[in-house]
Amino acid sequence: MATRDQPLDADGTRARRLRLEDVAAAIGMSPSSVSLALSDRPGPSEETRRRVREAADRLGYRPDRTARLLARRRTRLLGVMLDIRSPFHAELVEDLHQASEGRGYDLVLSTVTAGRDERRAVDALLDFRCEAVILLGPAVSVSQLGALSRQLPVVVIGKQTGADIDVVRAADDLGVAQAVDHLVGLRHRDIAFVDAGKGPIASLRRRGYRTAMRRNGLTGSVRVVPGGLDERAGAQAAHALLESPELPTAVVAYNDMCAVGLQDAFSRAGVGVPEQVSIVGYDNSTLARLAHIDLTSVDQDAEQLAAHAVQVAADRLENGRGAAEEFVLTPHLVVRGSTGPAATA
Amino acid sequence: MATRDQPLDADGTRARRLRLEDVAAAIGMSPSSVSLALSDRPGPSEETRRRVREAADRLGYRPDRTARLLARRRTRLLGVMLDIRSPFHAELVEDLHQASEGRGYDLVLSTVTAGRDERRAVDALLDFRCEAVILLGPAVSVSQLGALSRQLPVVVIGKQTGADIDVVRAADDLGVAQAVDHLVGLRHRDIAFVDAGKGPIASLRRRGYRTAMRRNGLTGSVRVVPGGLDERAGAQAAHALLESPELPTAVVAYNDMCAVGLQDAFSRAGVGVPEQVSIVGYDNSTLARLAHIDLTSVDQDAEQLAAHAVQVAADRLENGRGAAEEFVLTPHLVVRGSTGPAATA
DNA sequence: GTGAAAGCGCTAACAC
DNA sequence: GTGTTAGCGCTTTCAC
Repeated sequence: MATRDQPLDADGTRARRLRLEDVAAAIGMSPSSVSLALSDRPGPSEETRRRVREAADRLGYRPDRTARLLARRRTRLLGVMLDIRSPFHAELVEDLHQASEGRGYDLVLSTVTAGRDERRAVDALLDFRCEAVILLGPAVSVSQLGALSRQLPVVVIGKQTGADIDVVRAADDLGVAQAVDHLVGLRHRDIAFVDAGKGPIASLRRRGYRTAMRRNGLTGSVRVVPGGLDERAGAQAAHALLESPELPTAVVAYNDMCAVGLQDAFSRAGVGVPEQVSIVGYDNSTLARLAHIDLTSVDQDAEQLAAHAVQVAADRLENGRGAAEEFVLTPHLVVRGSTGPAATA
Repeated sequence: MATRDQPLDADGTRARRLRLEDVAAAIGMSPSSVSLALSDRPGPSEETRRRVREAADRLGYRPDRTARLLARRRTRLLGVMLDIRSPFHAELVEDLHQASEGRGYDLVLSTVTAGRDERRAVDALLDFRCEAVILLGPAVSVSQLGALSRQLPVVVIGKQTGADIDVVRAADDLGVAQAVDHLVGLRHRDIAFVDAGKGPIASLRRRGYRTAMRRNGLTGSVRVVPGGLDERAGAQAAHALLESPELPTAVVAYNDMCAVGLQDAFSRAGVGVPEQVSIVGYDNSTLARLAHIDLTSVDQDAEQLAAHAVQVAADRLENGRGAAEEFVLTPHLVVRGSTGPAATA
């Protein structure tokens, strides 16, 4: 917080904001010299710099970003569109802050909510004169993405887009494969997968499951159960499994919510987790980390995703256009208490 | 998304941004007339307005907010400091968007994270030239709050501050009282409260519990168990209760996380919820709403908190200063499956 | 090494 | 009803 007191005028109104000119006047220099000194650019002597810094500090001067942006060609602002309800996005934003800071960019956040669709969220970013936008798991159409990317660099985090746009995402198929391999290592053979329909992410995860099962010589045990994104769907899948002729010894769920639903439904049915059934989630969300849920889960490595996204955006800004690229990072499994050795039948 | 294609120049670089002047030139008017027409202010004739709008649309003109803000006295920007990891803050932000839109203000979001303390978050808001800031559950010192409020109107949502600053919060004591009354209505008499130390919020909730118990003639059954903010703390409290001579028939927890910890520890110990022990949480967070958690919880009414906060900020901005006020809203209980009739001993 | 002057794109008085 | 002019606070040539 600007700890320096900004005194009120005698009449109780707030004092006028300090301008560059005021700082300059205070040390008998011209605004241009002060400007150069404050932005650490060549010109002013060491002695001048020192005096400028001292005066600016003493007076509590804060440059007016609005004016600065208007005068400069660049705003060094990166727009981030997110869903503020998503814990995963929250994590990404944290890491984006860190990454952008390192490269000298500031972030502007704009969230999608019930009454505020992606279009409006992005428009807000554009209004702030962001130089590039980073979209977290956008749902917009390919054509809209294309139109947007004609205005400024666009980086999508989290999913393939189908548009000619930079993408940074985790290899979901490999993530699921790690889950399967982990379970196989625990001597599980009867491993089911709880699905979430036909989205691009779901397809990728399902494919990863099938491939990993085949690679482990378990093609005969492949079992894909319809599920969904939330715990209700997970609970339904659990009931379907409970009613099937034979319970699998392990289940890989589409995501953590779904896994929690499974976990709960099994517990209520008296099926021990992980004693009778091991469960793996996906996202390594805060939910998975709750001590009493304690879910083994696949982590997408938000930190790396964020770092890459900023890197790509900055590169586009600094080195110009080029063919769109896709960066696919390898996720890693976080083992917790929901998985254990297969019950020796 | 600005659907209009912003064509690239022949050399592949992006086209220069359109200025007000370009729109004016297109219809042979002066920039000032166009400016007035676009901001819907008196002056231009109806016919002129129409032509201006048409031309602006056709050309895909977007006013440069940076320049606008510099020229105008006002930015109409409200800064919001939040913790992006908090589901409650997420809800507030949604509602703040809605409320501010209604009053013609835009929001700038700035989150506190591990590597970004409150000071930096607020500084970022100041840099954007917000006219007022709304702080969600800030932890800053009274003196810092005071210094900040000398620069611009400050509204705090969620807790008393001790500083001379506008506060909008829920009546935590009444919230807990509702929980107790609900339990009493279910014939519970032995109702414990799981605490969270000495913060201002914790004190208020604890006091609400004590008062409500007394009012219901249950002073003799008052039992305050040390707990905390997370589910680990809740689990510990549960173990303490399990080891006590007699288990209460109901427990009011400091918050939802804590309640979930209790819930889980009881389940694991074979104590049925709500058959043997009813549990009430606080916050009505998404966690409480999960079907398998299904926690009765106190809702702080984020929508009203948000609406009030924006109202207060706008009033300060539009009608000037005055004595700081505290708005205390009444929360309400959301009954779910974690509470039921007291077991008839 | 430093200062003067011309903008950045917009709004707001004031003149017509 | 419309145009002209002068800034908003900063950066940035370009002289000195």
